[in-house]
Amino acid sequence: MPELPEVETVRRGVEAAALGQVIQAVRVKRRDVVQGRPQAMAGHRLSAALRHGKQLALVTDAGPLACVHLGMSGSLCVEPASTPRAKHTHLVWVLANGQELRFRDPRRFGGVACFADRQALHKVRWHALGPDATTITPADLHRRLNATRRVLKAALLDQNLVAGLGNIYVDELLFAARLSPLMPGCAVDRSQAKRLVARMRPLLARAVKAGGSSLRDYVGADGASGAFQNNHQVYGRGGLPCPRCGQDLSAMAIAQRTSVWCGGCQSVDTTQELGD
DNA sequence: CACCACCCCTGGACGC
DNA sequence: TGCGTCCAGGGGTGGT
Repeated sequence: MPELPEVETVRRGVEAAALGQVIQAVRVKRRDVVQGRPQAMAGHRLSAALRHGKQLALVTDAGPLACVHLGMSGSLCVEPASTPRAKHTHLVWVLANGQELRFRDPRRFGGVACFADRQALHKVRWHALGPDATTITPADLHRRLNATRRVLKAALLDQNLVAGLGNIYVDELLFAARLSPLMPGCAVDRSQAKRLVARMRPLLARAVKAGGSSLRDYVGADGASGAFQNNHQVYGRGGLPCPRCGQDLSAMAIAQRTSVWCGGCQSVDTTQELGD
């Protein structure tokens, strides 16, 4: 389940393995996961791999680019052209060095959208996204949360409010910041917003450093698994003891997502006295 | 306008 | 071992 750290891991992998390569050809295996004309990238050099939130843009020096959504089960791999293509490989960029950049997505929740240039990408696709979770400021997060009455969990999952967080990292973040997923966004005060940002940055940085969280089928561009799932404090641990206070962790669906938190140390009462 | 439920899809886990 | 069932969830859409 690629969230920001997983997408960043993939971005770095693509950058290391394919940046500077000329795209000889583009092969579309499944038309319905692709918007626009990826063939426009053929003949051009891959000049940048950009990320905003969970979205990845593969940009050529001539302008044409592909914006990749990994969705739930999507992956990008750079492999020798001689390696048999894995099942559910929907789009292939054939590189001049004998390698192929391959987009695979069994569940097809992801997809690839192609644009003529970065301006079109921003205008059509990235303009509505909130600030990236790695760079959002406490003041901006506070302002954005205060504009919604939705519960905090739902607000933080909204990519238009802040881009990059998914179910795993929202639960981990709320645990680290000792905030209840059920409190209204508009009830988050300035110091709590500051604490969210202060916890979010190192959380995401540590996850990127570990290569992301590998659950089920997520892998980086080099095919390697991440290791951050071993550092999850609450995600997937409903009913088990809280690593901080030992109380059984609560689990219930919030905003259609399984949510796990500690009712003991993630409440308004316990956060009052933290003061950071 | 804000928000929420539903739906898309496949593979892995689990029970029998 | 094999088969059926359930569950995971990002993000778009349509309904309230």
